Amino acid sequence: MFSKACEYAIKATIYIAQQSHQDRRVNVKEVAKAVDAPEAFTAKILQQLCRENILESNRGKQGGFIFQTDKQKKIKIFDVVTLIDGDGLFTNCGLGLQKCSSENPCPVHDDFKEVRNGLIAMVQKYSFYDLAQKTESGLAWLK
Amino acid sequence: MFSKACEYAIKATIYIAQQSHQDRRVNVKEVAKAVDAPEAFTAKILQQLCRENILESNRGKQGGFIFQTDKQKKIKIFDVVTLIDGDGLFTNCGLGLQKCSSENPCPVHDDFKEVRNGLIAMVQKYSFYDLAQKTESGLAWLK
DNA sequence: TTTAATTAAGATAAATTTGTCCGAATTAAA
DNA sequence: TTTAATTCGGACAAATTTATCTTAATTAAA
Repeated sequence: MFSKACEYAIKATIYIAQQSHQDRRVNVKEVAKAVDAPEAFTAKILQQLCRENILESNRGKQGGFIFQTDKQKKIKIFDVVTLIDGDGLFTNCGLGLQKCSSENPCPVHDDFKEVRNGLIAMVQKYSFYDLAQKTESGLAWLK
Repeated sequence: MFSKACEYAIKATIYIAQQSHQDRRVNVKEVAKAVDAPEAFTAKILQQLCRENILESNRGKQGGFIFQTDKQKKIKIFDVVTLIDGDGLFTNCGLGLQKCSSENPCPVHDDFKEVRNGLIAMVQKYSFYDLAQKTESGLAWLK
């Protein structure tokens, strides 16, 4: 469904959101451990999330990553998926037809659309603030 | 969602089902053209579908692939996806947690489960016989 | 019997995704 | 001011997926 990079991105973003609630900057090593992801690869992904202004980073001693609370409330899984994997999952034909539409539908067009709408609803349902709270309060886990 | 190989497999299988309704064996070249897939890659995929007893093949002049009608009625997209991509899409955690469950849920556990159930329902809804008929009657297209 | 058309199987290649390594830049603290 | 901890950026490497090529086996038709 999502790429590995995207899975790591979502979990890492939730973890950083959570730590930011306590004003803790966290470094790559800690994030990677917390979400059970390879460290160097995680570093690359966090870089990307910073470049796209989702997270903020600080170099040097006591540096690390933070996720501003006001941004946490606006940003959803949808945004991270789109950023890392592109929007293909939300827009492409389920069978890969180049020009699939109601005029030229693939054999599962309508049913697939329904599934996809469910998926889109899911990734737009929760903000990272919500997800971090859920995790903080022990209702969900990142590994 | 599905791998390229899986998309090609589904479309090819529908096409062959359709032609089998008229007792026509079809060769790789024709199948690949009909579903807009690379020929040699399609050949590999059809081989796999034969090995797993979904399709039947005959070598030599006038050879090609067929999909027995009684099998068409039993086999669904689900079976082809499972065969080509494995069952990860239907069973793995959406965020990649190794041991995601209601006791140790990821932050989107319940919502993801719902989406996934919709997906499973979709791939189990139609048999290849149904899909071929839909395509034959001009209600759907393979490219 | 020969030939042409076909699939089977294995090797190879290209592209993409996943993952690592290293040196440079930055920054807080000692 | 020096040092240690950190991110950044680029190059590299490994694994997987996508795709091709080549040779052998098979088979119907000429």
